[in-house]
Amino acid sequence: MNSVEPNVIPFPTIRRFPAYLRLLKDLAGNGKEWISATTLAEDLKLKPIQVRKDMACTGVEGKPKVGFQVSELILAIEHYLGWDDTTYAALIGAGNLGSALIGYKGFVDNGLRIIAIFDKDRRKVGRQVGGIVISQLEDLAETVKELKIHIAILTVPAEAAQSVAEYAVASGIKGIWNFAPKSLNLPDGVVIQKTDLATSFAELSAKLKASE
Amino acid sequence: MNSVEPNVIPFPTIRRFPAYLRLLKDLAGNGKEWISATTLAEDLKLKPIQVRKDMACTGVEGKPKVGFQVSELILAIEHYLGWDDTTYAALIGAGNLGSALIGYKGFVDNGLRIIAIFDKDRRKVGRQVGGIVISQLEDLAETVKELKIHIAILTVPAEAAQSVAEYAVASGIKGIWNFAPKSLNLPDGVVIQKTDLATSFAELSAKLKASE
DNA sequence: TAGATTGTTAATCGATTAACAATC
DNA sequence: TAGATTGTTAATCGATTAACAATC
Repeated sequence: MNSVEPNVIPFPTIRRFPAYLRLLKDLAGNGKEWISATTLAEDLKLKPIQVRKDMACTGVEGKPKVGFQVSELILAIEHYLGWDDTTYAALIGAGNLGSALIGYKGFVDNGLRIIAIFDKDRRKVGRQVGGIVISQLEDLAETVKELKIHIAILTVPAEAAQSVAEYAVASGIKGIWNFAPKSLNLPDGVVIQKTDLATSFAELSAKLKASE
Repeated sequence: MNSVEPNVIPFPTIRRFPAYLRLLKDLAGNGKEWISATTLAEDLKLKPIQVRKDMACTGVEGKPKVGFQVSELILAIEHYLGWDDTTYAALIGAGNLGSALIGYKGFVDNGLRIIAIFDKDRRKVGRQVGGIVISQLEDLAETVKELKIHIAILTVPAEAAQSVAEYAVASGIKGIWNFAPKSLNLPDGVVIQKTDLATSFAELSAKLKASE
């Protein structure tokens, strides 16, 4: 790469990165050192040309007839996503979904560590979930500063989402992963990522309809 | 619409439908009868022109200067997604995430009802989650037929996902909502929808990186 | 009527896909 | 060498956005 460009990677490619990463780690675990775009494509049900384009975004160069070095790809993708560093997160909303996320083992692969839990409900404060004591929301700002927390994972009811998000931003949170089914309006510069079950189910519904 | 076309709606539009639907239901709850694309756009942080294009897909016609009838839009979107009918689902994998989904209240708005739970782990069989008794996986085919179950919600570990999915298909399942971090290879005609935490977090990671 | 808003047609943008030369 | 696979350049496709006439 000779260009001075900051190397912007298209979002569709970024969304495919985790699937590549998992497959590559599997391959590495099985002692495989090289992999071709053709094979990756087959396993992930993508077209080889698309995989080659995606791999080009990682900056890793392949060898004709051989493919790409597995370890090199893993490092490049992990580094691009920042998953080789730990991101500390606070979870807000210790309900069903929140507890499930606390218990989710997969986040270690993403360098994501939930190290604090908050809830508005005073009756929950003091209880533990997954070995972490639930704190009162009022302590958020202090904890964010103290533990160098960058992101908040929002698993509160829809009605509370906007106000809690504003409170989180005021407490120093830079990024919000919003699981509440509510679109958030926050100042520019705050990063928002929504994960919405209904959106995903809508896709499934449309596909089912189309397949009939 | 004079066309004979089956009216294919773009996926990006379908993914926006749930957010429209929620907002429209809020509006209806507040007694609002008409809404303009301009206002919808503002609330959802979209461009008015995009909202008008999306609304055109619903088949609902607006009135210049007035907007769209809220109730008409709600019915059209719900009907398109099939959310005005109940879809019966089986959940496979009664772990943390599975239990959270069982407890999730929002699915009623999507016409989704989880009416059976299965797990491979014999020790879990017989226990209850959210008032539903966990059955052994071997009973899946029978239950699918008996309760007219259309989709399976897969919340099993990655290693088990492919084999369990194959088993579900053999048991008569037509659509799979896959929460396991594993790409599934299934026969054509089976509808697959994945919801992957890592994919969503990768987006967040990239946005955070870009915002620095 | 004047003006806000819709709906349509065309332009733009970005991602996917195709074609093919380069290479080990 | 022959052939599989990469990487680049161009073509295609689909969604977003712009421009503007139609309308209540």
